[in-house]
Amino acid sequence: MEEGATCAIGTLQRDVVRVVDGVEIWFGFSSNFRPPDADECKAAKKAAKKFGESFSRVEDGDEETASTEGVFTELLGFGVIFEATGEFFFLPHQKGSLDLAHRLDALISRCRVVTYHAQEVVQRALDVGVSKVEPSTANFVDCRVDAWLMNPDRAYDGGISEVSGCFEEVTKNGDASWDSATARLRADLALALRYYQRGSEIPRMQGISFARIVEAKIAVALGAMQHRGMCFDRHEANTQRAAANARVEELQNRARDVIGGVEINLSSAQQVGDVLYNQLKLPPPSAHAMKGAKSSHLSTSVDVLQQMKHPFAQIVLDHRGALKDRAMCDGYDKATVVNAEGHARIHTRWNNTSTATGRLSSSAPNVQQVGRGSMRNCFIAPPGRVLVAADYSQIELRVLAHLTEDERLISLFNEHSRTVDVFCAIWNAGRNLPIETPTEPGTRDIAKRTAYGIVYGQHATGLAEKLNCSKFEAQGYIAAFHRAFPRVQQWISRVIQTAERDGAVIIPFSGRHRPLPKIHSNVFSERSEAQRQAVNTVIQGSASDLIKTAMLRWCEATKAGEARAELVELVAQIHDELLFECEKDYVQEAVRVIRSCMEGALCLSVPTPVKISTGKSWGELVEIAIS
DNA sequence: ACTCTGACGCTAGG
DNA sequence: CCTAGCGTCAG
Repeated sequence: MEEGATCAIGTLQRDVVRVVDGVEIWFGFSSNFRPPDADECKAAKKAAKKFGESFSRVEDGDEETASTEGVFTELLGFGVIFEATGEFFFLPHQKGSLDLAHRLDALISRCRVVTYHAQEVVQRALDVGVSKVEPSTANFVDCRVDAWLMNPDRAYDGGISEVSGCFEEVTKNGDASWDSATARLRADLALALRYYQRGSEIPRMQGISFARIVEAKIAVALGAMQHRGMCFDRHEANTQRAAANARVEELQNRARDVIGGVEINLSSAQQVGDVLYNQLKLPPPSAHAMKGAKSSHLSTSVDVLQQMKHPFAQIVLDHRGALKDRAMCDGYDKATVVNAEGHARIHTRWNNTSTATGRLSSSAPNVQQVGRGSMRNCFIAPPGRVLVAADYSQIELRVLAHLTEDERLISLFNEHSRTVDVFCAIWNAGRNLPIETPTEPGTRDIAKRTAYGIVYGQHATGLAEKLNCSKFEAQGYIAAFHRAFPRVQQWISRVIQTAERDGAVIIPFSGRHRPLPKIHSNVFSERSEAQRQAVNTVIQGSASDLIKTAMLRWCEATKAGEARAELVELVAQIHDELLFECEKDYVQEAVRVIRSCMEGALCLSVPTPVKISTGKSWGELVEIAIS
């Protein structure tokens, strides 16, 4: 192929349901570049159930042991269309053959690659043996990213769904033929190429062109993360699952005893509410237990149940926790893949087009919401390595300080944050006390919640709910914050004004924008929602720009040899935290590079320090001293 | 009797 | 405010 040529690349895969005994059931082809999500897994299982006897035989067996081993996708090959000739090629994937890897490597390193899911192309390419794909050298154009940049609120569409929509029909009928599958892939790629050639409306939109480049690079980095996955301790997960299961049963029994022998479904908010409010006649502990006008039932959420201080309420809470733990263990364990070295790994999907603010999200399974408790012990480093976590501290507040240019907030982070607790300092500042004044217990939490409430655009009512105090008190806290940091309020008004003027907000660092048409709504609630979104989007979006920049700096640093890619690898991003897998003896050196990439990511008027901790598992990380 | 769907409730993360 | 995911329940 010509140097600098343009081609569209996509994958073709087969969705398979595997049941025990190694029986596999073919379910359908897909050309949409990704493993199935939870819904698709469900659908696949249903299809499989209808399909074969072998499946139902297993289903009839003991539920505990004879569950399906999950749905997975098998890569069949890659489709390629060259822009110049319009020719379509299918490059089949044969295990053990390096031919495909060489071809892909050549395409990716020499061509401009048009696709509509860069992560998946990169992930599969690496899976198949391409040695590396680097954000700074790979030249990807991702239609999905482009569509998202234009309208981040709409779940990705971009026109491709016209095609994949038809495709769903085919798989549903369960009779997809090879010919129709390749034809579909070809159509997908041709469509992507047409979008590319038309150039969409993107180049004409101010400021977006920079974000396009950044996001395309991020997508490549995410592909590498997906390929790598995270090491998972299945044994630990099984132990925890068993423990959670025992807890569920025990709590069910206790619940029955407490409410006089009646069997109820503890995970039904309806039935729980009935017992609490009608049978036990407990009064709703506070005003907001009355819930929204929509629901006829009273709330049974954590804060309400906690305040009741009734044994049954506590049982319900514990039961919910145990159920959640059990479901989590199941979910993560099912998502596990055992690799060639015999390590169980989880290859999450890193979505770069599913939030309106610019954050990433993670799914199938979601590793960004693993509980802070024991579940994190299941995420481990492989032998000889440790996990290294690098956390920004109070990143959104620092971004707020930078954006608002509030002198006092800035000086708090510049001069005091190393010596005093930031939230205590905020509390003191609101009361005109010296920064170092010792604070009453509980006030730190109030200051923290107030500060984050402001970041979220929360009003007194919402804050009062969170703090479980009166609206009047909440108003006082908010007022104190604004008195101490007057530029914050001014900045908020400015953001809302420009949003009203433009019908959209712009995130200053990347230039990404978010249209907010409802800012002009005649309905008060819609208008104020849009105002809150305007404020929050700029802050949350800026924070996500910061960590994305850090991630790309990390990729650059490893490419430049500042850190050795074979000794330390980025495995996860949790909004303000990067998680690495690192060779034991290499931690000190790696940490230096990590720190410099993250702390120097963007030039703010306040420092953005990172906290580093390491450990054998994600659940037992210990902070390491600054060297 | 069974299956699917969409709305809602709750909780995990930030 | 931004998410993903599990669960119930009515139609």
